[in-house]
Amino acid sequence: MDAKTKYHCEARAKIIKALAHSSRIFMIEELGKGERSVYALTEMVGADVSTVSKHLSVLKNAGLVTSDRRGQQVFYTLRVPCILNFFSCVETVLQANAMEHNALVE
Amino acid sequence: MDAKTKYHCEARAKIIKALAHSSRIFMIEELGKGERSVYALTEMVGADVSTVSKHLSVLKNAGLVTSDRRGQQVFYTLRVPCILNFFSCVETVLQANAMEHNALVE
DNA sequence: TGCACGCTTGGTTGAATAGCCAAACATATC
DNA sequence: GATATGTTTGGCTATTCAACCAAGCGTGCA
Repeated sequence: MDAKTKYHCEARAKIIKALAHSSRIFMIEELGKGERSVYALTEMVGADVSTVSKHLSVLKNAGLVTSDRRGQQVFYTLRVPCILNFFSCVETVLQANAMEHNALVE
Repeated sequence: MDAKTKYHCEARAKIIKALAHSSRIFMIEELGKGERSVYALTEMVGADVSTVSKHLSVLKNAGLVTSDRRGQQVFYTLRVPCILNFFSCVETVLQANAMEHNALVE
């Protein structure tokens, strides 16, 4: 693995790390439906506002969402919809795992 | 977020976490070209064999690769090729980030 | 049987991450 | 200006994760 490849893999890892949390996955999917305020997401996720805010900043730093302040509220938007396609691939993995598990049990 | 949704997001997070490391990303891509032995991957990654072996077990536990022992060697194979499509989406994000960065610098 | 090779597992250490609370900040309204 | 609402940031603790070394296991061969 040469230096260029390594750098490239690290750049990709940063983005994937930003996705690697259940709350953030939920938020990404929710934002896929349209923009949401921090307050709205906090209600849905059911964690402390500060926690949700930090999750959002992780997503923002990775370039996955953008934010837009309007009045007192800050609205977040999904910037890269193709992420949603990826989730369907993850779904494939989950189903394959479930099938294998059943096969082993039988 | 109800219990079912939460469980589902956690299941997806487990899989995405397994992808969230530069060495594992590299290995996934390499395995996309065909099966590889642990030794071959170790050479390419340039880390300790034990480290690479542990990375591979993470991928295997997530259901992303399968292993097959033939003689002294263990060959790993990518089980879910759609993962590779996802990397192209990540590429999109990286390019978008780079463009934005350039725009800010200019 | 003993040894070499390829791989995995256990153990330890240091770094990164997630969660909450408290405090600060931004905006709107009175 | 004072206060309320919405959001972010700092600080702390507990947990998770990655890397290496050392030891163990599985297979093939002398």
